Amino acid sequence: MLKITRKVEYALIAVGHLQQKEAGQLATTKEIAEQFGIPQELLAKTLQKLAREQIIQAVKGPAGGYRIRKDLNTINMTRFIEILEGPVGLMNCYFDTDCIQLNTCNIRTPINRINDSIRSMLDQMTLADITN
Amino acid sequence: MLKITRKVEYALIAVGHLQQKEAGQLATTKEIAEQFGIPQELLAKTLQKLAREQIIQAVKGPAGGYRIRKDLNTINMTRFIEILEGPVGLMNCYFDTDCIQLNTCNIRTPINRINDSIRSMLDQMTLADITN
DNA sequence: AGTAAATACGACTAATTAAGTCGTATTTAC
DNA sequence: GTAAATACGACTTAATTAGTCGTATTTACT
Repeated sequence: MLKITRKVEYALIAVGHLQQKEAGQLATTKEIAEQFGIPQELLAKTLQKLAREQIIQAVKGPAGGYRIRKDLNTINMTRFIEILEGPVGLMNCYFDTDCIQLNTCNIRTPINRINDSIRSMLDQMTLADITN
Repeated sequence: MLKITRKVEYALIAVGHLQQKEAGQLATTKEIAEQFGIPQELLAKTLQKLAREQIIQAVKGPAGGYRIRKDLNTINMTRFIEILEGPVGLMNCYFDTDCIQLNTCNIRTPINRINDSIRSMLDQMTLADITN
């Protein structure tokens, strides 16, 4: 419970690695996967998502790879996690409105308060904070 | 991701319900399960855990049930969640020390910082805050 | 032009975790 | 003695997460 998934974990490791590179230098999926011992295919799909969202830049072809695209200070953790995993919320009713128990549920409001606390914490935390 | 489980959800609902009762009054699993539309057996096991940890008090036999035992202000959410789900941590390496990637892992420290933030947030939140 | 090495991506399978059920025992008011 | 409650481990099912595979596309290099 309250765990982040491997996708996020791998993505953070990869971004941290990309950040170590000289400006403009590329790193390949293979390189990262081998260095950190993570499954290449899974990492690949993860990086593809980040590329689609313009967090990193993909270069195709041999001698291709990825590099950091945006200032990591501008990307907060809520955004980052939601790119990879979808909505961040303690319970689905934070997003869904079709819970059958809505009427009788006596804990919705307080749960939402916790949620907001966690989200705002993640909002204030940037990728740069994590990977530095 | 970052979800709490049904067990915790049901437990919160139940505690909230117990709190509504007049001091000393009992509520049965059946009553709570029916009122909130949750599976009785699952709720039962959940309440049993809370009873074992002295959060609530169980009374056996017909006309039995549960009542609140402790001042809800004295029970924080970290404790409550960990009674029901075990350790709260974003990643297992917060608790386990046998991760193969420990040496190469470049994100352990920052992840632990996030963890600590979440834990301390949950530490400062009591059951009374939630169920009131 | 051909090849090889990289990204892109959907479909599939496996593994893990969460959710729910069942059977049986124990306690106790009536 | 019976019925209604808690106690609890074992089991099954469902859902989610993790990982794999096949195939397409791009492009540097020869």
